[in-house]
Amino acid sequence: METAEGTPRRLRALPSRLTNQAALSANRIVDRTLAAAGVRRYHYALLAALAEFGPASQAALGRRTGIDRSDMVATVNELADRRLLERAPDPADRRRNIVSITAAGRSRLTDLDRLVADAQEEFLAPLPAADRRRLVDLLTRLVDHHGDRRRAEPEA
Amino acid sequence: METAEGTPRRLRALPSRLTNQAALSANRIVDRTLAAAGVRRYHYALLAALAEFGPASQAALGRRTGIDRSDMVATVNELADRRLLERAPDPADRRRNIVSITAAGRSRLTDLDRLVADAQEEFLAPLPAADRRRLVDLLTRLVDHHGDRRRAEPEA
DNA sequence: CTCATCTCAGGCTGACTGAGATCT
DNA sequence: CAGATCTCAGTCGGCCTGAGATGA
Repeated sequence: METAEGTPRRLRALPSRLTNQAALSANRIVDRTLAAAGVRRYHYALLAALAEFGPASQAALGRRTGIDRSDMVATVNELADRRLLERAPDPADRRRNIVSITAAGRSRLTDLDRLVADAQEEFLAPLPAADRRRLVDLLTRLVDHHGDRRRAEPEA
Repeated sequence: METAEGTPRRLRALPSRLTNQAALSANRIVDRTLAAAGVRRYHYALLAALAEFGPASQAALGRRTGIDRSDMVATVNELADRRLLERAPDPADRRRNIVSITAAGRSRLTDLDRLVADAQEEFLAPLPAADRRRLVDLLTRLVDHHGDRRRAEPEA
């Protein structure tokens, strides 16, 4: 039987692959943790944006959370069904829905904060505090550089 | 118009989210780069494993690359169609296919190595060499700790 | 019998695109 | 008119499961 197989040298230290593998682990942990509360990452992100910035249009929420306009519709629907947020037409701009968090939503968000913190702890378990800071710093620089933007550079 | 929107505080420095965002950027860059050569990440990983370890069964290749047994079938099919690898029954164990890279596959892999290196450079652009090493080190520790395994811990 | 291997036939989520209706 | 907003419909790749056939 072939049990102890190694990863190819070309792949082993490839930064893009390492980042992706780490993200897979992180997402697995966070998803499992949030699933225990019956929510997904998008739900947490959306509630967080609403709690911190107040009522907003779906387009604005998409910009703040990185959730696509198309997925935003479904995410808002799901949370509205559970009464964790409310959607109402904007009287000042009738194209828009104004989305607001409810009291139940705020309360749920507080619970989720704890779960998310636990998940971070599990994800970062092997790293002491100083290394965690370094990691956050390095990743922040990468993410800032590439921008949340999904569009490519129009340079030609 | 609402152009300059910030990310919620709760999300901004969340390690799991930063890792995921960085992975998104990395994958976008690598995918776009490889797409120019008509291949996907799985193709590169599979060719790399074949070139470095020699002919192997599909199950062994899956263990080395992390490609699922189910996706492996399709990936091998695609590369076999392009004559970048060959699949032959193992005379010693008739359950197995022995997959081998072809000369064309090796040649293509060399081209892809260059593209992948360019993509890493683009991904890591904002980081000087010392920081790149640190990042690889930190991510490696995380990935090693959580294991490539997809199964959860049976501890209870 | 158990176990490994290969294959097919799916599911599911996240990221994303196109297009249309509505409105500024 | 251009441009923003919301919605629906659908694509795609990656990750994953179940189950069957074959064979060690």
